[in-house]
Amino acid sequence: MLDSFKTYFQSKTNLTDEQFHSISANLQFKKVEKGSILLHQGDVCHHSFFVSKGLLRSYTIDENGKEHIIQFAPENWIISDRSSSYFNEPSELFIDAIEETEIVFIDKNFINAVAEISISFREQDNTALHNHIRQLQKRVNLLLGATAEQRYLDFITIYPSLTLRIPQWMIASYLGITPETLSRVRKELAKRNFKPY
Amino acid sequence: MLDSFKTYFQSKTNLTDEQFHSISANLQFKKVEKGSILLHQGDVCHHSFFVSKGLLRSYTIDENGKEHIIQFAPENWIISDRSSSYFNEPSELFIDAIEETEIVFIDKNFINAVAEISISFREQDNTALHNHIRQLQKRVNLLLGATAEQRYLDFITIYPSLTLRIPQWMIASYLGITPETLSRVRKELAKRNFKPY
DNA sequence: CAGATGCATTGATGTAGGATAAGAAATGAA
DNA sequence: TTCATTTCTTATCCTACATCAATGCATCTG
Repeated sequence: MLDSFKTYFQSKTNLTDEQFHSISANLQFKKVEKGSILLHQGDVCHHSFFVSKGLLRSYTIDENGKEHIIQFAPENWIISDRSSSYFNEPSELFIDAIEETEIVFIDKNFINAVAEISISFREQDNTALHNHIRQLQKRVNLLLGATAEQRYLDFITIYPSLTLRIPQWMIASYLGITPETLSRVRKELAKRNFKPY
Repeated sequence: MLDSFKTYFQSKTNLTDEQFHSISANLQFKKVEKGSILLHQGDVCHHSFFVSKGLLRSYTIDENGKEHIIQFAPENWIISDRSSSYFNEPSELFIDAIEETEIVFIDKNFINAVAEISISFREQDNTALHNHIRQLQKRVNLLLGATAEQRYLDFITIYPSLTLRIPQWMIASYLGITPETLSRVRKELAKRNFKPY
């Protein structure tokens, strides 16, 4: 469980094995079952979650009780509510497990400790923030203009592996359409003999 | 022109007047007329634009020739394509002037020089990134679920002053609806005796 | 001043996608 | 295996919003 995290992490920093081991000494791990909720809307987010195996998602629930999926996090991804943890404010988001998943809990102490000793970590973190912005901006752009079909096509080209793992109703929720509409879009694509793989 | 920038800037850093003056020595200023384009889609973004007077906007143009407005920047705002300038990639965005506006051109040399000498600047920049993410995430959420009316109401509560300055068709473009629909939404609100101010 | 030009409104009509309901298929538990 | 639950599909109807087109106003401009 720690292994994949270590690999991931060392690729982003220039820490020696010794440094890594001393810092990671009090990291927490957990295997959670499908459906477990890791962050509740309204709570302040105190951790980032590194997925070493499995699949997490973040989502909101609006006034009408509808879910809107913000992000998926499969293996080797980190998911969190950066706004909440950075500003110490209650989160808008839920984070839960779509599959049984193995998680490394990364808290601020860990982050600060690493930032302290590794310049390249700080740079990587900055890069990650910029990537996040880029990805969100692209999504805003899609939501402003694209049809259901265009959004779905975009999704399966960006996340081909996820397309098979995630239930369709969740993909629909991510795209901002109903499961029924997604089903129709897929049918239409099949009719036009579209081959995703 | 430099004054408002200096005020803005010193509020975010702890630079002395001397430091500021030496660093800002080769900053560029420009007054541009309404409609001037500061960044073209496809070009790499080399500056951030500080608005000391007037109003800028960033937007994309999709395959069908439709504009989608990403952001507005009135007085004392900075606008830019951070992704493009950070990753040195061609920008998706146009940036142009909605009104005649006075701009301070902030280039990387300036940023680097300040980051070099001011910790609080680096912190502020990091905070700005997090704010940007928060704002984008909120917008994604609105676009995923809210009706035209809800989006408009959200807009006028967040940007009451802009509501009066920006032509309605631009607000519509920001909200992802047509000008006609916005006009009907406004009519409907008026009928229900809604008072924005 | 007359005629452009740009923006907002209004009306008529079209359509993508939502709501609802029901059945089929897949998954999973006993 | 069987029964139950969840997911996916299909069909019908409906609504929010788009599209198209006409008109009304301001503001420019020669």
